[in-house]
Amino acid sequence: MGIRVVPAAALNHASDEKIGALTDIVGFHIRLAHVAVYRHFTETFSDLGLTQKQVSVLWLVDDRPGIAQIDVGQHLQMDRATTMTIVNRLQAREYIRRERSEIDGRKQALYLTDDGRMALDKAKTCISQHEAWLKGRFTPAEIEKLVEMLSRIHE
Amino acid sequence: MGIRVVPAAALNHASDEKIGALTDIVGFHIRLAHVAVYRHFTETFSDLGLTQKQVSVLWLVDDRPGIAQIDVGQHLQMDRATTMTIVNRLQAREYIRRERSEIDGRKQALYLTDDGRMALDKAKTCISQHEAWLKGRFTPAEIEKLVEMLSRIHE
DNA sequence: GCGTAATCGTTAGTGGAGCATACAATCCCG
DNA sequence: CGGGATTGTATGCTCCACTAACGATTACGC
Repeated sequence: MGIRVVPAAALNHASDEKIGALTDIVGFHIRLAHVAVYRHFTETFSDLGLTQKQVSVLWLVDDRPGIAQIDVGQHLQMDRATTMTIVNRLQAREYIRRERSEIDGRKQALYLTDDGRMALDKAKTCISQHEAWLKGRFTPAEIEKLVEMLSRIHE
Repeated sequence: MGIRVVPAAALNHASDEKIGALTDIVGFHIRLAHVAVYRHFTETFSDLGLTQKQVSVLWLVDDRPGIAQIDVGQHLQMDRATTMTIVNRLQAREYIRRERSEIDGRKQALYLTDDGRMALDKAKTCISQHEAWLKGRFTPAEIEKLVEMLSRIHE
């Protein structure tokens, strides 16, 4: 995330040759794919009123009850402030409960409420539909390859 | 992925359709990859002060001078209102010029200013570095496959 | 132990982006 | 010519990401 050695190829590319079409840019396709997925997601979830991030947080807290906010952020690639706003929203809807950690007084331990668990259950069935829509484009082998390649990007 | 201390909850949502870990969700990986790319992008572009969207619009307008806003939005998967705000920002910085289309009075024809063209040139060299950072993870064949699969999602 | 550094949560502010709605101008077609 | 569709615009809302600061707590070095 900090300084990075730029391969010579990139410098050559930048100096002599013009970059071709916008569609040659890998990052461009990732963004478009994300937008398409995001759009379909919000359609599927229009009645639940939950976003990708919010569901991810619910899911994670359900998996690891008592997880601290900082760890939620780390798993979902968010900073502390962003995690705060999302947890705030979920707490306002009484899907999540905050408790001061007994082990480490700096941390908040997060737990799902019963409402939160019900919302997550509904969300998971919606996600099934959403994933089916997405996976329908690929063979199982392709899905595996895609996930593996995407993982290489986000480490 | 760690210890699961909630077999009860797990049994609950196992009832309809069994969804495993969050990391099994393809959409989840797409979002994480997008966040990682977005983050690196903004770092690379911190001094230029341009976002992905803004560069995409500049690029597109340069490729097709006189393009209408509605067509920009269509190519980049944005609605009219969103396109507006981005073009507004670029116009405020005098990177883009609006002209009423002579062919269709409803449309605005968009053109790059000289400043806009210089900014785009700078942006393209930055993108070279950014793409090198991204492509460094893959073989050429993998890149081709990745782009093809992502296109299946957003096309 | 004690003081300093690091960590975590919190608050406040900034900015980009997406969406819905409403309205005016313009075009197209019957 | 007139009604419906298209395009740009304005307004307002939500969400997400980041920064900077602060207090509380913990961890570390001596």
